Amino acid sequence: MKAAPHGFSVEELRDRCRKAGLSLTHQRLVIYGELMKMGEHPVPEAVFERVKKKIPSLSLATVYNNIKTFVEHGLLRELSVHHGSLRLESNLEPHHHLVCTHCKAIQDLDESDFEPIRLKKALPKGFAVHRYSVDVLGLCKRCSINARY
Amino acid sequence: MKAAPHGFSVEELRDRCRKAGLSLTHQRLVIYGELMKMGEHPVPEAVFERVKKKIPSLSLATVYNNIKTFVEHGLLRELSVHHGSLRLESNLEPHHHLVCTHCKAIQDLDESDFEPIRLKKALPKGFAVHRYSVDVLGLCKRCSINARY
DNA sequence: TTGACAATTTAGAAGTATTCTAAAATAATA
DNA sequence: TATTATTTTAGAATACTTCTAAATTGTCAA
Repeated sequence: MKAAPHGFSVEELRDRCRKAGLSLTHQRLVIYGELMKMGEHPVPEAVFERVKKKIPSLSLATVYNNIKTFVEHGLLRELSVHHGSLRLESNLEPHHHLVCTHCKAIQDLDESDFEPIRLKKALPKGFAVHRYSVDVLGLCKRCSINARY
Repeated sequence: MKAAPHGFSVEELRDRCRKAGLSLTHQRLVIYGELMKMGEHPVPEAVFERVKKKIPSLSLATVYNNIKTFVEHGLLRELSVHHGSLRLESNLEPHHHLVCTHCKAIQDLDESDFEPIRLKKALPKGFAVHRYSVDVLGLCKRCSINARY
């Protein structure tokens, strides 16, 4: 299973960096380009391996730095809001989650609060579905009052 | 924001352990009990802190061991399938995910493949929704052919 | 184009989160 | 209760990520 790669142009990146007040470095350019080519939810280490072939002097810290920068400026997203540490789920009933992307708090939402999830198209042949899990992402009251994110 | 705790009885745990061929240790009992009481998607460290008050000799490794055991035997779930390392998302278009819980592969699903997500009830007051993210969880073709999980 | 300043890169050290190891303690079973 | 398998424990080891400070590179105005 993999995801499709996404196009990008140097001009677009130059533009985005200018708007965000970021320097356009060679490292930044190549890291971004590889990320778009990979497009399959890679881990930082995998990006590092690929970019290192083009820039042998590359440091792993540079990859982490730039990923952070890209995420902060909306050029990239993190797949999961909660990758830092294992989070446990004691509620085994089918349910979904309300997630504050700022304070990372998670509240359960009953499955019965949702209309059934329906697909228009068939899934890839042979995939056995066990369950659907919906994250409602946004800012909780406290976080949306406080700030400017 | 927090989640509701979930009830449990010692008898139920004893039963579940017996069926799974697990010893019912004092540590296991207290860890499980606290987990059910917490019910708010805690990290292992938080469980450790609470159980340590009741069993001062507790080792952090025991908490990790038992969490793993509970997850393997379906007494507990992990909130995110991908907590180990940061996974990146270069596709900024609204979309969802098809996730194989065994091999951890992730495939993008177009938002347009789904009927709109609808809630029956209002969300907590003040929560500002940014987007919905649906994970379709199950086993991909390869993994469901291979095995017995 | 050049010079000055700010931003970025780098290697390695440091900091977390998690797993491993092997000996000691405990639970299950007959 | 004795035997055996399982579990617990402390500390070492590993994996992932961030920090540090010096060297390098990019930007912008002159």
